[in-house]
Amino acid sequence: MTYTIGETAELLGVPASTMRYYDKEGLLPELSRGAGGRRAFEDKDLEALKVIDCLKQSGLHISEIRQFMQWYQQGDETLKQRQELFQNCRTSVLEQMEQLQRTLEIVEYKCWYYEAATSLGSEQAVIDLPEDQIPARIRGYRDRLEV
Amino acid sequence: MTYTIGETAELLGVPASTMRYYDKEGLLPELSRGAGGRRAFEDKDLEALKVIDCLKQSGLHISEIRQFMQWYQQGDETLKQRQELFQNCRTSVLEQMEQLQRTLEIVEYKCWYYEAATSLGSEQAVIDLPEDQIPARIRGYRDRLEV
DNA sequence: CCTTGACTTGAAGTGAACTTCAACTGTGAC
DNA sequence: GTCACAGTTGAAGTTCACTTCAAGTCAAGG
Repeated sequence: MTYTIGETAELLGVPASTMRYYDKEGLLPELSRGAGGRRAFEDKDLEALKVIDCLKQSGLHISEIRQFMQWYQQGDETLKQRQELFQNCRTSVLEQMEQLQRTLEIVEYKCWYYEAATSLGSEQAVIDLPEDQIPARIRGYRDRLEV
Repeated sequence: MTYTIGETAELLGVPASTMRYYDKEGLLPELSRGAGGRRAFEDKDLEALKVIDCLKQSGLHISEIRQFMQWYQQGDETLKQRQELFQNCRTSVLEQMEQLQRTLEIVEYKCWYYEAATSLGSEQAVIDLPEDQIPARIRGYRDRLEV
C-alpha cells in the first residue's frame, strides 16, 4: 500500500510542497518512486514524517534531522549517536516546558491584572488595590504592575 | 536612574541591535532620549522589554506586540482589548504545553528504544523484544518502532 | 584639546524554512 | 484517443526577526 504525495499531504496535514522540500533536503532518504517517477509513500515514510515533526518540535534544524536520517541509514553502528540525539531532545523539550511555565505565570498574572482593571474600570484602581485583595498565586508579580 | 542601551543589553541579555530594532518597530513607544540623542532606558522600559519577551514566547508577532503597545498608550479605553489579548496568550501557551507534552512522550519512547538497542547491540533485538519486557509507560508507542 | 569608544541612523544583508512559479510529463477516467 | 489534473523539476520568491554595515555624532577621561 502506497500513497501519492497528495494523499499523504491530506493524511498528515502537511503541504505537499513541504514534503517535496524535505525530500530534496534528504529527510526522506528511503522514499521510493512509482509510475511516472511519482513519489510513493509507504507506512515507513509516514512514520519518518512523524519523526521529522517530533524532531522539529524538539527544536532541531533540518540539517540535524538530515544527519539523524543518515545515521539511521548506516544501521546499528550509529545507535549510540541516535540515542544521544534523543537524550538531547529530551533535555531540550524539558527546558522548553520550563520556559513555557515561566511565561504562563506572567501571562496569568496579566490576565488577573486586566480582569481586575476592566471590572474596576481603570488600571490605577488595580495599582491602588490593597495587598490583601491580591490572590496569593499572583502576589509574586506585584512589582511588575507597569505595562 | 536610567541605563544606556549597552547597560540594558548586559542586564537583560538581549543584544543592543535587537532593542534598536524593537524601538524602530514601535515596541518601546515611551522610550526617552538623553544627552546626544542616546536612548535612556528607565525601569518601565526594562519592564516593557520583559513583557515583549513574554508576548514573543506566547507566539505573538512583532506587529501584534506593537498593537498591544499602542493600546497601552491609549489608556483605560483599551483595557478590554488588552485583557482579551492575554486570555488568548494563555490559551496559546497552554496549547503549546500540550503539544510539547505529546512531543515529550514520543521522545521518551525513542530514548527507551535506543537505550534498549544500544544495550542489546541492535535495533532488531528491540523489535524482537517480547511484549512483557516493554515498560508500561512506553507500550503505547510499540507500533511506531520504525526509524 | 584630543582621542577612544559607545552611541546614532538608514540601508542592506542574513538564515531558516518553506512557498510559488514556470515549464513540462505522465495517469487515468471517459 | 484525449484531456484534465496531479505529479515532476530547478529556480526564484517570501516571510520573519533580526544582524551587520557604513558613515557619522557625541561624551567623558586623560
